[in-house]
Amino acid sequence: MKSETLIEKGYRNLKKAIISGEFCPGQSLPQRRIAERFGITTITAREIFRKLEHDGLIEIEPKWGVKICDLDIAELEGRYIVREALEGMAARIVAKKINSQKAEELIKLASEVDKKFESDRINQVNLIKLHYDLHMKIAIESGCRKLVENIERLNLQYMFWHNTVKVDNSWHKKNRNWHTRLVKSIIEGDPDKAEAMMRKHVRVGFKLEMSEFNLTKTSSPSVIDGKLTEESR
Amino acid sequence: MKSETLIEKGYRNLKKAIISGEFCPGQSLPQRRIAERFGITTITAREIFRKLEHDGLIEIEPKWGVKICDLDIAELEGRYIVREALEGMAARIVAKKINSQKAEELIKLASEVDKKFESDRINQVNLIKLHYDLHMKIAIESGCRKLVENIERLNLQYMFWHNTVKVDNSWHKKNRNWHTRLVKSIIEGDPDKAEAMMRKHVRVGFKLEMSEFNLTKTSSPSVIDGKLTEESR
DNA sequence: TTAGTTTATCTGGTATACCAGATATATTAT
DNA sequence: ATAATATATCTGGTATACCAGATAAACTAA
Repeated sequence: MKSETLIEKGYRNLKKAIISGEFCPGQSLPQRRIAERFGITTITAREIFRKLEHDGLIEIEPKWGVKICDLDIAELEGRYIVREALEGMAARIVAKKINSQKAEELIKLASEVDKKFESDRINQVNLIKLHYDLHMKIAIESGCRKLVENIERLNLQYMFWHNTVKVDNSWHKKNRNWHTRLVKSIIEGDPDKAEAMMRKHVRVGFKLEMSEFNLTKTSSPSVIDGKLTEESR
Repeated sequence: MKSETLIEKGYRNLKKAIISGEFCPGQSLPQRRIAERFGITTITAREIFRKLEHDGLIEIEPKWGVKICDLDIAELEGRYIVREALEGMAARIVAKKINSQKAEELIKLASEVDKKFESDRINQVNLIKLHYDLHMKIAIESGCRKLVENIERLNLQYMFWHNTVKVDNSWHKKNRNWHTRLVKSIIEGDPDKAEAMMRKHVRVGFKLEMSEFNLTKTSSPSVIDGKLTEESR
């Protein structure tokens, strides 16, 4: 049981705060302010920033500072393209090595997700977490650590984006049992089909999110340019 | 013309040193020693380490220190799987938007690579650089920044690995005009075929490297466990 | 009043110093 | 000689302090 370093602890906390949507996209994160808030010093904050940059949640510009990622359409699409490639590959690998027990676990999780999407329009947090769990379980079953790491990053970025920009997921209702169908195609054991299905899943998700995005983005801009001028708390 | 920060400069230099094979896989990089060598302080060295960790060239273990990545077969295969997925996706996108001018540039570069592989068995550095340029040009033509970033990282990791573990590329002779054929399949404009070809290119490359790896790895182990005990310079 | 200039106050970047833990070395007791 | 203990010396982690540049505020001169 080794003690956690200040960097790791602060990283956990700030990461959670960012993903949960506490900061606006584009918002500036002065190192002294962050240090003060978490009871650490600037040097510790700087190392935390480096880790969050790796996660694709903030951007560090030398001689300028740190700001929460503010994704334009092109950037967001780029991340979805990477996600499509990697999650597709994960689905392919899982399809090749699936067994009946894992298949059952996946089906169970997928049906939970689909059920939540139909019933629960209030508690978005639980739903998003469950959806994240499903995608991560598929990734993990691939057995490829690098795939898991990358896919986790991309899904956390999605959660962050979802918590800062969008709020509505009603378009899911048009795709009943979407995730169950996805998982079924994986556990059938045909790698090509599994990969194609996962790719489609990611791609269609992006397009639907986009149409949603265009609506909410214009009605309530949450972007702040330049440095923060007033207190954030 | 803005001045470069010490972190950026040191990052460039240390990155180049690592990729060029100056350090052994598994070798420890004490922050004070690195700081002394580059004429910086430990705090600057630590930030450089964070960036190199992001590049997949070193590993930072809290409370322990930094060491050059020492990839076992499973880890190496994982990176190749990611590379296969991403470069395959890049080839797909390029195939969809290729024009005659870009096609000509790609063919020219590919033929240079193939020619080098046949003729030049002395100057490996130039060859590897040219091979890197080809893969990067394909990635860049995809127009997707995230793909470019990830593919660049993976190819630099490959160069690092190549410069530290392997030395011989003679197996390329068995695949005459390999890269030219790859590029041709891309510029034909069939996305499915382009992606399949690029995937095969990466996958076969990995397997051939592996058989080579097994030979050289056993005959000359270059791994150092634990901390560095004697001077490195 | 307004334009120009100085001054105060932010920001990130970085050197110094010190702490705590781990490891190796020396020393002492048996 | 060997085992146990103490000590010196590594290591990474982190707080403090200060510098330089950029920006904003205030003041002065027209």
